[in-house]
Amino acid sequence: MVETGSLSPDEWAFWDTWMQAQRLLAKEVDRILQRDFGISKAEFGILVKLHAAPDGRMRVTDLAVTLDWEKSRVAHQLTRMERRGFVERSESGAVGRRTGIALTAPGAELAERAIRRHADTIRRLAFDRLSPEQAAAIATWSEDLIEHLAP
Amino acid sequence: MVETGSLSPDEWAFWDTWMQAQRLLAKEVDRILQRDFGISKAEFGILVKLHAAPDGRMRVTDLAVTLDWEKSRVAHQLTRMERRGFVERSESGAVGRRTGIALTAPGAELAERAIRRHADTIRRLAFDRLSPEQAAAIATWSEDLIEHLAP
DNA sequence: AATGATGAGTTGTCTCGTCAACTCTTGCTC
DNA sequence: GAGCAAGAGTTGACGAGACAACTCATCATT
Repeated sequence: MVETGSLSPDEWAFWDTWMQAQRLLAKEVDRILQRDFGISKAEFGILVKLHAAPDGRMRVTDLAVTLDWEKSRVAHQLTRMERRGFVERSESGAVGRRTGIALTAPGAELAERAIRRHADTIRRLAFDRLSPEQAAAIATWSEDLIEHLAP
Repeated sequence: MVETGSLSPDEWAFWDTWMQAQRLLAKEVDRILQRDFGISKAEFGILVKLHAAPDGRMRVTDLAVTLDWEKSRVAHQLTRMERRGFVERSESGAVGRRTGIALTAPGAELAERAIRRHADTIRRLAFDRLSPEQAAAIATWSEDLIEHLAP
């Protein structure tokens, strides 16, 4: 790899600003979820995926893939959410095979409210401050980067 | 707060893409630091700040503020980095007051190499793929967001 | 039908980050 | 100058995530 070893002050400033914005944004999103619903971003991620599943039911591995998480992280998270009564692990298929994760009624209700609020938050923080041209520019860059870095 | 409760599919797609790009970018940056220098992003953060300090010396509280970390997180991190021989806590001022954190010689050397490589990584992943319009869009949005969210 | 390979899910362990409690210093006020 | 409030730094306990080892089911092969 070539070692240029330097960025201009402007470039550093741009990078720092960008990173700080991301950090603040993530923090704010977390804060809202925590304040309004008492859940973490990780819990929210599970709720969203299960809510979006066609039959409201997913396997641990599928969750891990779509969330880009470790399988064990999903298992641990589900254990905690099961304790809180948001999800249910059911025996689908053979005995002892607890494949098939589903939202409980309170979990589904929570998911809907949290997703609605999340949409508001995104609109307020992102879209309200973004012109269509800016959004297009960012989208292009995002797609380009994903293409080069995606596993 | 108004409850509009919905984003268009396009808006959701934009948001998901953007978030994924950010996630992949952060992951790649971490991976390079870990692979080439065996350090985490957190360790890198400390190295950068100490390296940039005018007299190469900072207090715990200052580090916590500039990094936007908990004070205790800084203390824990410094304990780990002290064990690894990257930083030194010295008694400056009164006895028992270990204010004044500084890089050791190996720590400073590591900081310089890691920062150079980091600059390369950023150039490769971000600037090389970013048109002026895209950069401008991101910069504008970032600044706007920081202004509204900064503590 | 027994064997072995693959894959799903779980569990234990270790590291990291947060929160709250604590110690010690500094500096103010009476 | 004694007392006390504010601030600096540390520590311990707990929750979360990464990684590796494990159990059990499924399925192909013989």
